[in-house]
Amino acid sequence: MITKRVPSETIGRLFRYFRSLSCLLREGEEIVSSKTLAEVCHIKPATVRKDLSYFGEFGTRGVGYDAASLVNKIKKIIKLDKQINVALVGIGNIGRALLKHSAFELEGFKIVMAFDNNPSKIGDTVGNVIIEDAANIRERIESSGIHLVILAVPDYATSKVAKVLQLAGAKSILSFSPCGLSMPADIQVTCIDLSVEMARLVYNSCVDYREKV
Amino acid sequence: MITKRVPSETIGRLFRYFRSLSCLLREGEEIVSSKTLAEVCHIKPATVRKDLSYFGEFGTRGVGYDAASLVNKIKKIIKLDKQINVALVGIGNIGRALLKHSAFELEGFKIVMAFDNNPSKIGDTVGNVIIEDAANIRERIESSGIHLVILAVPDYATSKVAKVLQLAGAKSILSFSPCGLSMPADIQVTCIDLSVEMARLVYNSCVDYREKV
DNA sequence: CCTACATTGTGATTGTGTTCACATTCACAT
DNA sequence: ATGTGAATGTGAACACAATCACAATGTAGG
Repeated sequence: MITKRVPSETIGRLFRYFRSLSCLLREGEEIVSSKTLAEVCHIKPATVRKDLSYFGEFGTRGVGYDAASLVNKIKKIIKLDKQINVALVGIGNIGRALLKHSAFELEGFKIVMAFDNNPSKIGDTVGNVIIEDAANIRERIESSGIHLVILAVPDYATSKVAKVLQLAGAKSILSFSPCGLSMPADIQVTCIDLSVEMARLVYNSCVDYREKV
Repeated sequence: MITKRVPSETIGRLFRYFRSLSCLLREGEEIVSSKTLAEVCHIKPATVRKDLSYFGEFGTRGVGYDAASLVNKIKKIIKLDKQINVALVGIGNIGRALLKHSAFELEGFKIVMAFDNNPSKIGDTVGNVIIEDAANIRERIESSGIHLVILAVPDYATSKVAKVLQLAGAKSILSFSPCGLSMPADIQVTCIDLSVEMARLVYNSCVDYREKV
């Protein structure tokens, strides 16, 4: 087994396949072709097949894919066959929004801990979790089986919290602050930077009178 | 002037340069080199130079870039020299978080309208804007100079709202729902899909024992 | 069993973005 | 005015991702 490199984009799409397949299953589809799946996801059939081919041969030529078994295979591949335990740091507006966003749980992600350093918030229950004191982050995360930490604290606090998370042995961080975190290579960091996305949109909508050559 | 294609990633980085430069300026730096800027942004100097080179020659060889003038040039390029007017649809948890996130304004984005269809919310003031009836989206957006619409409504409602926005002539949409929107080519759409990002992080942190060849 | 047809799986190709490496240019000291 | 050092700007090379196009392989029907 040669484990050729898998494009990182492929993983993102795999999740979207997983989501679409679950939906198709619910609607009673038993067999799906790469064409169908591609249409639902707004991409090309060849991309679907290539993506899946990195992990094996899941289809039947001339027929398509068995939806139920494919969805399970994908689940395994992207490690969503087990619940993913998430810790949330920072119960501001965004943090609260995340805690109340029940859809995550349906997709395999469960926020099992939440932290804030504001005494007036500690002890409160939001969604289904009790807000704990941020001072305990390290010991709490070290012990429990947390797969992923979401960082939703003010910009100025991110790097300090990130340091603590690193010490606590966190493996992945999803942050909502502009990505100034310089983390060691063995820790995965993704930043959601809305300003960057907005700037891109604005630029494109101004310029996309593209190359009328 | 040949308008060579500019990589879309470049635009995103341009915004980060803008941000970092503003910061360096505040700290009193007057001249920055591609090296400095690259360090701050955690990328390579060559990338910085290449990115800038798509738009002209802004530096002085042997010296570097004049921070103040570069920041202005970038501002113009990414159209942030004027305020960007943003409309927000959906005042749930995320919408509220965005309205209260004052940092956007510092970066040139201003949420000037907000809509919801819940009568109990209409008329309320959140942040600095009054929540309007979603029924008026079309006429309100058609008339005013909105550059960008943020869609923060429940998944099931997105495509319906998107249709309305399209009719209203919106040019760009930033959505928080998994991206099932198929929009005509002349409208820019970006989706923030946290589940996809989380899935990617989890996958990478499991697999990144990469190719120890 | 053989033919017609549908759809997969994939090597080859194209396209796009990043990085290298070096010639060019400027500031400054002598 | 000339040489030295520093940093830019960029064509070329590389790396990675998307797409094509077709051989391989299945089903179904006579």
